[in-house]
Amino acid sequence: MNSSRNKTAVLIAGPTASGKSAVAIKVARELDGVIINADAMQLYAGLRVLTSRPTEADERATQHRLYGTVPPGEVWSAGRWLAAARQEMEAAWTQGKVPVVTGGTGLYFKALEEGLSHVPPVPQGVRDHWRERLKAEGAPALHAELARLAPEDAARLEPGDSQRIVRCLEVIEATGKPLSAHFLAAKEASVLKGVAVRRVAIVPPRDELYAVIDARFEGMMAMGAAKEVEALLALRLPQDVPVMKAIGVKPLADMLAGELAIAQAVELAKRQSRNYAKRQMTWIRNQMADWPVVQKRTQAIEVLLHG
RNA sequence: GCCCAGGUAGCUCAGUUGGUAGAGCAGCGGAUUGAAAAUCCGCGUGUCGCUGGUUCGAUUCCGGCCCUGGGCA
Repeated sequence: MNSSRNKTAVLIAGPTASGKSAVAIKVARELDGVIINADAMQLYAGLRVLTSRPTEADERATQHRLYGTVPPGEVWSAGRWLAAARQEMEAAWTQGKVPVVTGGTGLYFKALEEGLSHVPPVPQGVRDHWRERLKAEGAPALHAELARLAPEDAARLEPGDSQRIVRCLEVIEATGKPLSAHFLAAKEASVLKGVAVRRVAIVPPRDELYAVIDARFEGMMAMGAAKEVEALLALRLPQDVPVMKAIGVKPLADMLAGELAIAQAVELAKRQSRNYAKRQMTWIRNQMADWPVVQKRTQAIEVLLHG
């Protein structure tokens, strides 16, 4: 019908292993949709098994975007993802299709729904400089420095929150203004402005989810997760690049190096995955408080197609 | 059977020269504006193996018993 006037988007959130991908495929088939990834790790090429990316068969059967499209050595960000996702969504609408944005990265959904404040990019040299100082001096020292340069930024942050402290310092050096000053300016308009949005968060009962996570990791091992890590290590990427922080990389790398028994590595990876799921659920409960929440995939499909 | 070392939080352990105990991890809650699978913050009652005794008071000292390692037979 008049699809150019009635733009629709579907958003599917949920912790890892909650079954988002399966729901996305089902919904995309029903609505003639294009699945767009909103997961910070599934963006990168190289760890299909370990990051639980859709299978090649799934990707062939249904249109998938932004899955494994970024070279593993690159560093993407929420802003970069948002720009790419926006393009993919516009492209889908142009073709009369429905974007089905699916993933576990809460910050990406926030950026999608609320937009980001415009902050000019920080030059690599500036980033490197502050990261070195972080290594040398520790987060509390940089927090103290931030308190001198931008008290309003420092007040919002814990002295140990190294990542955000460094971000604030970078932004000041690169733009001459504190991050909080940039926040005062208007955010760019949300991609979803004027769009009919259907959304759902899938949050299974915790015990069930944890059991699925544990079982899933066993499956990953059977599907060659260790080989994936071996191949990733062979690329000799910098340790602090995002892919290297994917859950399971460190334990399996230690196992391959002979520093960790296989059972310990598996146990560690499962636990980290459970810890991650818990953080995601905290995000959904508090940051996505206005989203419809369901426990099961079937309910999610129901909400999205008929709710 | 004897000797030694242990039995303290879900796990690994610390500690109390006698005044009923605390770390790490797990777990739970929370924060989250361009590395977010990241980065942080908060939350510690548990018959201190069981049982007698000494003591105003025992998880702590003494006896017995049970269990787990290791050694000797």
